[in-house]
Amino acid sequence: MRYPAAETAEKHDRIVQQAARLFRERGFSGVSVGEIMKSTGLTHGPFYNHFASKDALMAESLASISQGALIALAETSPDAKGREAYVATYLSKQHRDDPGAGCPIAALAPEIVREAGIRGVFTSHIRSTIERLAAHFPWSSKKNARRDVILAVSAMAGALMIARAVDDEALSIEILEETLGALSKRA
Amino acid sequence: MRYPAAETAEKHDRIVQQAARLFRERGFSGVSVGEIMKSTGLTHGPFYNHFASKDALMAESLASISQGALIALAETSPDAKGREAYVATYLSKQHRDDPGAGCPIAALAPEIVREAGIRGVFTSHIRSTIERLAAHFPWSSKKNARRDVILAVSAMAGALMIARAVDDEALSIEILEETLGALSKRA
DNA sequence: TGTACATCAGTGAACGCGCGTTCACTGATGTAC
DNA sequence: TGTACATCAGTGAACGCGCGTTCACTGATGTAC
Repeated sequence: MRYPAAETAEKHDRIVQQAARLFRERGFSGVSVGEIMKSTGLTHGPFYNHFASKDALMAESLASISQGALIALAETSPDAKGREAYVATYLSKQHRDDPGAGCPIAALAPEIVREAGIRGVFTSHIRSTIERLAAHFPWSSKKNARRDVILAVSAMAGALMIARAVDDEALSIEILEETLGALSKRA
Repeated sequence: MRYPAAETAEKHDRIVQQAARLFRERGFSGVSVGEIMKSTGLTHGPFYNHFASKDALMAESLASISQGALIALAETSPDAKGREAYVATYLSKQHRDDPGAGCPIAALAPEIVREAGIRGVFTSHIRSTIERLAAHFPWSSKKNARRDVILAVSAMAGALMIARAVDDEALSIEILEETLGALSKRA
């Protein structure tokens, strides 16, 4: 049956949000269309009333994640203290233990290599993240800002990914804390 | 029919090597047992004469990759020049374009988070890599060696992963080169 | 050293399962008049 | 403003497909005597 237009738009959005969480938790190929629909309280059938394919949903949910991350960045204090807090939050135990609400780079990058349809969205996310980080926070010098940012982004994403995969709590915490320490001392 | 024992052992090894390459190229879940067997010239049936399950092969191939990486490290010159070359090789275009022969961290870590059976093998790899890098090369100071190494490993794995996922050749190269530059200037 | 037989890696069909996607159908909503 | 009807998000069964794994069977190898 037909539903009110507002309700339909809200459902579309709910599918995107659920997908954004599930994809980051278990990877694109680790989550089925049926499971995403179930998590929004619907059956799998109407999925194709909202999206052309699973690939299209992947692209849309990644774009939504990127937008959220850039807004969060814009809301932090644009000084050395804000930068410090930004990195510390990224390398926190909470972020490590909640990938579904966290950074898409650490959670999805290796899978994105093989998904031609969403590499463009990911590339925009990386480009925007580097540009805005370089402009938003103070770095060692204007000339070196981009290099400083690229090192920080690489190290943060790498450390978070390794800290999640490792089986030993002490080693996992050490990787997060030492990366934070090294990036702080450096800047 | 029965085959010579030497041939059997050699086939077992070939399956592990092919799996190690394919898993890094396309992820654990992106490669089927049948495909691995086909790449060694066999049908999929005898797979279970060699391995208890796909999980068991994943663990064995990851262990084999780890061993190879540690041997390669041991063979580099144990001085500042050797360290420079080690990082430059890791962050090279060749490494970026040949994941099948490259670092398992950048290629597989996010998937390993969800594969309970191989997190132990991965953890050993990380622990050994950190320890041996700290002992093998000179770092800013004995006290800071572990921190320096953890930053370097995190940044290298992160940069390689991002450089592979990104759709834009200039940006990809910039990420590799600036990470290399930042890590070199720092040490 | 020769012979008889147990071993076991191979073949290839088959299994149950979950996947992405399609489809005929339903019925309240929104719109043309 | 009221009425008739086209729209379209929903349902749930069904599709073809590839997956990991199992199995009955084959026949040269390796071994016990």
